[in-house]
Amino acid sequence: MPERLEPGRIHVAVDILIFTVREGRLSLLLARRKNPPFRNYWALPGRFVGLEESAEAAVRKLLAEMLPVRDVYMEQLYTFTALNRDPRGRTISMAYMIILPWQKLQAALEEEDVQLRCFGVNHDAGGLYLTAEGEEAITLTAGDLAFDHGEIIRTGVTRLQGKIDYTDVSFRFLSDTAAFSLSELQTVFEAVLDTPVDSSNFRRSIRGRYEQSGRIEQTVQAKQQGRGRPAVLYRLVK
Amino acid sequence: MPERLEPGRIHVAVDILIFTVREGRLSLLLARRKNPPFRNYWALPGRFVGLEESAEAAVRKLLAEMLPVRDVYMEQLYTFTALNRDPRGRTISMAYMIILPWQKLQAALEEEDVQLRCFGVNHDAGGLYLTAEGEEAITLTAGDLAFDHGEIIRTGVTRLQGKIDYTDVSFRFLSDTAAFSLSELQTVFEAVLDTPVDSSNFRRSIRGRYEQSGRIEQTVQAKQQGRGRPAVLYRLVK
DNA sequence: ATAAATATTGTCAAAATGACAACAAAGTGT
DNA sequence: ACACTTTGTTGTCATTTTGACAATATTTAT
Repeated sequence: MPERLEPGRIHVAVDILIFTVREGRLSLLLARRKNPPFRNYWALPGRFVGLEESAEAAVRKLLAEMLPVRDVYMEQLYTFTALNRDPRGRTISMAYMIILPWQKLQAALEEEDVQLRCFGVNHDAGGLYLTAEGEEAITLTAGDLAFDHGEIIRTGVTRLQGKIDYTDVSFRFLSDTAAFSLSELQTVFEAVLDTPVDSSNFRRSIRGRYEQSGRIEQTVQAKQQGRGRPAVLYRLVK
Repeated sequence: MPERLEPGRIHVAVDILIFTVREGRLSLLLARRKNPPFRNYWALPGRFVGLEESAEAAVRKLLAEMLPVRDVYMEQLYTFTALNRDPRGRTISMAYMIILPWQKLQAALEEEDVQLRCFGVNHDAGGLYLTAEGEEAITLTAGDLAFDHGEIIRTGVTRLQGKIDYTDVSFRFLSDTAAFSLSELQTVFEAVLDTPVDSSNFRRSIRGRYEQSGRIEQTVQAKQQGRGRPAVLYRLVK
């Protein structure tokens, strides 16, 4: 990747937000940049879009190069086109959101270099910031990240929160959609919204919305290892 | 605009959906293409993005060249990147939605060539189609429109319907946000959703959502020309 | 004056929501 | 064994929201 891009034309890139829920916290995968500009900064994984591929295909390739995963949820987030967002030259970036169960992501990460890390998304009065063990906290408004990736992440987190309770994205965080408990699903909601949820009301609303219509149903097995009472397992239909 | 674009690079364009509500029907501005490809087809107004302008700036320029309007609502819809969407070469299109009160749009159109027309958005079992007086109906799925503009329009209408009742976009259709009646606002909702709305429940919800919080308030004047009882006028605050 | 048109308010049962209490089934520790 | 903790699950109940519709108000048209 050259330090200076071909002048006189607009370059088109994709950047991806890989979301997961890890230990009850919404988290995001960042890559440490090996090359200038922003060398050694944390950044969203990205890639230029080839002449013979759609943006979705570019995202799939980028993903395939990074992690051995398949069948992932993918959604176009927003296209960022500010003039000076890339010091190398004129570049626009199409941001895509990807959701992976932590189990899958973790397994995939172990086979890789340590240039990738999963950061927890934290909320406080000042806004969002990202943390990981042994790393300094990353502010999203203060140029801690490469390019305009702080803005992209803020946009993504807001979108995710906005749509979690009227779409099916929450299920994409589950490691096994054929056997999950409502508590696990509740953990996803609590992590994404960063707020506690009343179990009773939560299961009422989920069952009303999904069980009635047959989108989820109880499985025969109901066992589970752990401390407390075993949970009834559900599966996502179709 | 050349028939063949410079090869070896991706071209970036913006296409705009100018929505309005006209005579109680959601409507959309289309332009008849003067040049190939798709010569004489109806299409969304579009423009290539210059090297020194953001996508928003390109949209504003396109709009300024077409219509003498200012201070319009603008929202990025989606970026379309399919490989063969433009026969001239590799082009991606960033679609933007724009909302204009019919009064403004109509005034602006009268000063223009007849290459621009406002089409009504109609819903039936087969999906969406567009109509205008003296024009054949335009299907959105059957290649009646240039490029992939049918798909873009479907995406836009769906998005607009999806967000009308939890955002403020409905107000953007009003010709005068300093003096409008709740009936006028209701007409906007009915047009966008293409379904009748109960007046009583409608005003209860609008007033609960906006009057309580001070976003709208009654104006002193309450007169109105017309047949029936004059409506109380509201104004959007700030 | 009457009718038609439009705007506005009121009512009321049904449904959804939020805040809790209570109960159930497992493991842990003494 | 027993009490205790942890996790899952169901129940309750007052409040709020919603949907359907009736009733009233104020204007123009005939």
